[in-house]
Amino acid sequence: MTEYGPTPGTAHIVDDDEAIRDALSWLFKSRGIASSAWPSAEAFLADYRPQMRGCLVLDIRMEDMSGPELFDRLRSQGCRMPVIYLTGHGDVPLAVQSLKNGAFDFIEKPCNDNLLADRVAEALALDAEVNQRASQQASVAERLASLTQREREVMDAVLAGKLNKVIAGDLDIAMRTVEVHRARVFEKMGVKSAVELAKLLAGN
Amino acid sequence: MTEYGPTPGTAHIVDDDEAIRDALSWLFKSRGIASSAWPSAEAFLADYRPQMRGCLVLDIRMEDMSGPELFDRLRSQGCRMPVIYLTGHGDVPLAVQSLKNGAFDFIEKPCNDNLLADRVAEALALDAEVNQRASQQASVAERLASLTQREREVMDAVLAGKLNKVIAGDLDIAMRTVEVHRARVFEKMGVKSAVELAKLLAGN
DNA sequence: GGGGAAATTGTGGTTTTCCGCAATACATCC
DNA sequence: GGATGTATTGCGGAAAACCACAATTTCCCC
Repeated sequence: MTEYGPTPGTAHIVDDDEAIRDALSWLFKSRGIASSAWPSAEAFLADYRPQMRGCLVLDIRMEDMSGPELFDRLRSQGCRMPVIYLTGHGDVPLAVQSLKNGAFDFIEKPCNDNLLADRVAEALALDAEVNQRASQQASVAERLASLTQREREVMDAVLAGKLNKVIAGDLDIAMRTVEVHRARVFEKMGVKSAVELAKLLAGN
Repeated sequence: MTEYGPTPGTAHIVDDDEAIRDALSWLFKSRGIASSAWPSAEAFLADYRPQMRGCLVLDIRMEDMSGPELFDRLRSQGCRMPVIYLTGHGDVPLAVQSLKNGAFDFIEKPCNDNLLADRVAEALALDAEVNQRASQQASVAERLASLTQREREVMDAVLAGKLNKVIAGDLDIAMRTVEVHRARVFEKMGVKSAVELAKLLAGN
């Protein structure tokens, strides 16, 4: 029943209690949610790949590396998957701290099966959304990185609403040169106008 | 020591225990934080005004109306002030639910004075920021509301990057008319170009 | 030395944007 | 009826943006 790999939309279960892992796998499967399971934080970390998509269902207390420690390690590796803590030993400060650290939810065991499955489904949807947005932003960043310094200077001036002749004066170059850079910026950024460019960079 | 009114940056203490209110007032005062205190949720609600600025330091358990109930009431009245719950009777589900409902923090009594004062200071800073942003957005919304229907249609097309002659064709009007509406939109929105307009509406 | 990229510039022409000035038509309000 | 606001349109002229075609210079790499 264990699935492995960069499978989109997978609930990754990390718990040292095998009975819990099995029960959760079964629950998720009954809800049409793909899942994979790991017996320890170290095991998950060893297999972690940045392309993994989905969410984490994390126990708090585990031998050696704890849930929050794994969370911190993953975050420092750039992992943005939503994390749901599932624990039988929570207290208020720990719950509050976990949520303020960015956990998606903090649920005490035993818990309502439907509630948990619902929250996992929501976490998966959030991951899909975050991933899509990150993908777009990476594409924009890549195009921005392809600009030469001069092109970038002209782009900034264009985005500040300046006329070509003003930009030319500011940069001490010919207006024709401004036009050339401007056209190159639009081409590289894949837009047709300054408005489109402004909107693209606003993350719209 | 109680201060009252739409004073920017005030910590509003709501607790039915007078000793707590006094202690908190004293603590905040020693940290240069203005505060005001109310003995009940109802008392605060009766005095609430939308112009109030600052944050709330809320007890959870109070006679009649509870902290979370006050929270819900304030939110439904559009109040965006950050809320810090201060409680001696918290449990994990309550803490988690409160934070997921948008509370700024959830702190158990007794607590560290410095930590609480720090969090209140942070909450006040957040409120100032949120308030400033809301103010700007209200100004933009007001200007948007001043546009006639035709002006709005032309604005949407301009923001879509269309040429005046294309807009004219789409709306079945003369190009000169498009120019007139376009100029009116820029004037009402206080911008000089389509780029500025795009940026203004992106919330930049 | 040759090739490629980046920066720069000019010429001439086209398209698009901008706007003063003027006018008409319609609806609403006092 | 008069005033006001909105929508519309035309004319003529100016400014700004856009670009094909062409060219030169500099720097870096093989």
